[in-house]
Amino acid sequence: MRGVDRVLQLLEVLHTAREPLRIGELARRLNAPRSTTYDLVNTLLAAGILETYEEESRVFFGRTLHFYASDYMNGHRLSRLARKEVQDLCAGTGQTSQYCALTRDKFTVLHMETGNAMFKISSDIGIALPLPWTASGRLLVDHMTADEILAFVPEEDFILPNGHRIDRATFCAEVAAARRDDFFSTKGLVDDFAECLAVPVRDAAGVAVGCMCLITVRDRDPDERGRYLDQLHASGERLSRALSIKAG
Amino acid sequence: MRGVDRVLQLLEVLHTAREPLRIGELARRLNAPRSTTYDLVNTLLAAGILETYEEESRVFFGRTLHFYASDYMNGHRLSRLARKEVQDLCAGTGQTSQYCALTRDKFTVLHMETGNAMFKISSDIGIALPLPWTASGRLLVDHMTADEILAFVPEEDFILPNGHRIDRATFCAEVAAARRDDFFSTKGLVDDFAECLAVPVRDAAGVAVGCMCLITVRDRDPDERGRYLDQLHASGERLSRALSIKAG
DNA sequence: GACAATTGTCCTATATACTGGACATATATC
DNA sequence: GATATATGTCCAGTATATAGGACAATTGTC
Repeated sequence: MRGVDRVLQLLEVLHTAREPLRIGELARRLNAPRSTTYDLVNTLLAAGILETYEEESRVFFGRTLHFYASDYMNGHRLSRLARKEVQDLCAGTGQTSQYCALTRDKFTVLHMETGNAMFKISSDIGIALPLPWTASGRLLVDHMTADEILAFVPEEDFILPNGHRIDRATFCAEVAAARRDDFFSTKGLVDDFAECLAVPVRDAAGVAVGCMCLITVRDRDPDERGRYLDQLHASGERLSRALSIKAG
Repeated sequence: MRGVDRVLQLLEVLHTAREPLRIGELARRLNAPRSTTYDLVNTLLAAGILETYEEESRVFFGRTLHFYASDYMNGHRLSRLARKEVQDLCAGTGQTSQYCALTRDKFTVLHMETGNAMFKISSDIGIALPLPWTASGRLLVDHMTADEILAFVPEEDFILPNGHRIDRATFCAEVAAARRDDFFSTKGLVDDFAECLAVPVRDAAGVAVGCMCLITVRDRDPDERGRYLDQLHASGERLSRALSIKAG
């Protein structure tokens, strides 16, 4: 197999593991010969793409990736604006705020600012989650027909972490509601005591390229929830406008 | 040439360019065959390591790198602590604050928070600069002997952006002073009107693994400068202590 | 202290990834 | 509209990168 593909696999394995791995373990998870793995890892270490951790015995992502990601943020206008909106929304509400988007057929958090409230964070930046698990998941596919949605979302993704299965027709109806309201919220999906509020960021064609989310405690005082919602909508609309200006 | 090495070169070329490039231009700068370049770029695009920019005609860093860098920050304790110190120092002083370290034989900024003052930022995250251009550059080599320093710093790095050449003996004397004072400052090196204050972050062996820096206007009110310095030193010492605890 | 499992390095043969060129389109220049 | 330059795709031969195993050194376990 090609070295480049092996490297890309290797990085994905580390991302999924979310912690430093020993090289032997890496080779096992990659189904790659140990000699090849050593060769590639040493090349990546020399480039700073990987670094050794914990007494040199394990490897994980390195400083060079931090540099490249900084370039990405400088060059990618929407991502930069979204990060600022997430920071401002968190500062304005004190609640955990996120910007999310599709990665292939999954939901991923791109930016997150953690608020005062102490939730167990179930989603981390870049971790792929099934679309039906999240409020944003409804908005992110709301440009598709019901058939397209069911073809797009893998069968097994309709099963929640708790084992309960979401009905496919129900999901499609929720997507339609999300499109109608430019908004969707879920209670107790990520966390029993959390409500997740999501609004879309739409491109000039009206497709939701991302979502602004706010995570707060369930059954909060309606006035306060209303204020949060206003700020959230304003945030999403600013980003949608910025996106259209760029396109137009 | 090996695909993996080509990919690493390709990423470095984009990092140096600091803007999206056309594929043809990429191939030229890499001295790589166009067919190979197309192949690699398409592979990297599919993986999200690269993305297309500006009407699909150019490529630059992609979202996946942002994810991996987020993993790096989660896993790398010192980098995470340093980022927080930079944020706090900037918040506490209102001045541009940085955490810097060696990358091979060059100076690089790892974290930066821009203050109120409007300097033209000459250094960006991950951009390699000659050590003699910076205050931190003195501290980062202060565990070396004069001979080691002169062997370590490339000849041409002693020439400043304005063309003036720094005397090598003077530089070594400045390094010695930096070691003695646990501090170094430069005036007008990056910017005519800026003073750069730097303190070391030392590991258990006393080697400066990084520097906290504060960039401020020259000839500032001595009291204010003194307050900045106190905060800067406190920051550096907290990081040094955190590093020793980890090691010890 | 013997045993087992892992780490890191080195080697050779062969499958294959890379090169270099040709080609059709597209885009810019005069 | 003719010329020049760039883009994106495809192909076949060969240089070479990868697989796979052997080896010594290290580490952990009972």
